[in-house]
Amino acid sequence: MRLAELSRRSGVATATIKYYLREGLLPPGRQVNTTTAEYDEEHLRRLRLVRAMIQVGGLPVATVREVLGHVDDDSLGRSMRLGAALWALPQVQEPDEEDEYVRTAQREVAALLDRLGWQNAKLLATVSPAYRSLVVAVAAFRRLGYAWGFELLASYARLMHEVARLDLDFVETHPSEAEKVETAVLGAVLTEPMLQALRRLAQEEESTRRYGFE
Amino acid sequence: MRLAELSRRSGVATATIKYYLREGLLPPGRQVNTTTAEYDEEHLRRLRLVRAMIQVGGLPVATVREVLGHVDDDSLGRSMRLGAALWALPQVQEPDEEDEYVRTAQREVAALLDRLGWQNAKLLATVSPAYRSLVVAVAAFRRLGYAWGFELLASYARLMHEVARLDLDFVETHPSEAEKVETAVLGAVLTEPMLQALRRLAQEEESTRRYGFE
DNA sequence: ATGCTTGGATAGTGCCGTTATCCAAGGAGG
DNA sequence: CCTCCTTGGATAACGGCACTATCCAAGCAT
Repeated sequence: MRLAELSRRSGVATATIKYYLREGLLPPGRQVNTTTAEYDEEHLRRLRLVRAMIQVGGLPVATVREVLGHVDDDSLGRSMRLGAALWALPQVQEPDEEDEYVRTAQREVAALLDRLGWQNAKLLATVSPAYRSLVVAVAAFRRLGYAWGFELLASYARLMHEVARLDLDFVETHPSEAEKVETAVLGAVLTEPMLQALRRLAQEEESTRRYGFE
Repeated sequence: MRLAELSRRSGVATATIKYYLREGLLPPGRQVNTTTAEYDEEHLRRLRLVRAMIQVGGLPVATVREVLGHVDDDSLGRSMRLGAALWALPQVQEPDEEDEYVRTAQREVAALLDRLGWQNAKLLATVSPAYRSLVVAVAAFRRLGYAWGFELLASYARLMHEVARLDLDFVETHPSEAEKVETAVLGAVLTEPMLQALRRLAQEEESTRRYGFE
């Protein structure tokens, strides 16, 4: 399959595919001669994956490259590869340690992990981007003067733990080792907008149940 | 309070504040004379809200303007105002009705709403952006060849319904009517990254519980 | 009066994802 | 063999977005 066909079957413009090749999101095709390169089904699959991450998941190109780099890294074992790929995701803004709201949020999150008994997460706290994201989000809330109780945060966390269990159960149903990492990453990226949509729908449903349509 | 002070107290550069004023994210100050405008605490609060939506929530400026327009729209009742504001959020890409995956996803989502008994959501389906987002996300998954079972989707939906109940409970604890709309919108925007972070943390916790650190 | 500050208008910057333009080298048809 | 079309690769251009810097005239303080 040549570039033109890859473009036709994927619905992505040739110029864009060339761009992805340049950016290293797509491995180069098998060079037949100076002016011809041959692509296969694996390229098509990878291209669709890239598009999904960018369009549906909204990830920037640089992040996609990084994530795929981890997914393809054969020097790591599966669980490390998965962890590395997931950690590349979040596009974190570093929390400002000077900010008093940030420091308060850090204490609050630490207390939360204790309460929930998430011992492993606590060990990972200093390095995990998810931990930092959480701190930033909590701090933003506090900065705006919203003081929801600790219990609310814990309730959200418990629900998301349920979600995470579903996530991992699903990954386990996938037989191939190679696919598992990809599945997990894709799951993390694509299910986020899905969960968000489900939440909004549920809000609409619950809101009309409580207050009607007026 | 003048522009310079507003900038100092919010940590936002004056040039940026001017930009927000121009874009209509911030109401103009009280014009004292040709070269002086006076801002108050309400401006500061609004500015912080805008910043949180943009920085933490990651919303584009145009969306923020639209959302705030609905929040401020006195011609609507509370619940309509809230609904309008929430519907302005999602930055939806329209699903392509021609695409077979999209049509399959539509049937699947409809079946899901039936199964869950979300009758109200079903009525809103044709107009709700959340519904369309969900269809797009499900279609993207199917297009990549992932065929998770219907039950998994339903489980996620039930969990997000729990989340939505927490969301609305929290809004109800807020006394002021005026604040309720703002709280709900802010909640929708700011808790999204928070939930996302909680989910990733939970994944890390659950993953190390199941597979250890290797 | 004079020098500094203010708000407003306008233009410029940097980044990012994408797309258009060129070009030389093949390959296909006569 | 010659011509014409297509190919892939390099490079430049584009459009959108969130800011940011520059000017400017009008006030205020000293």
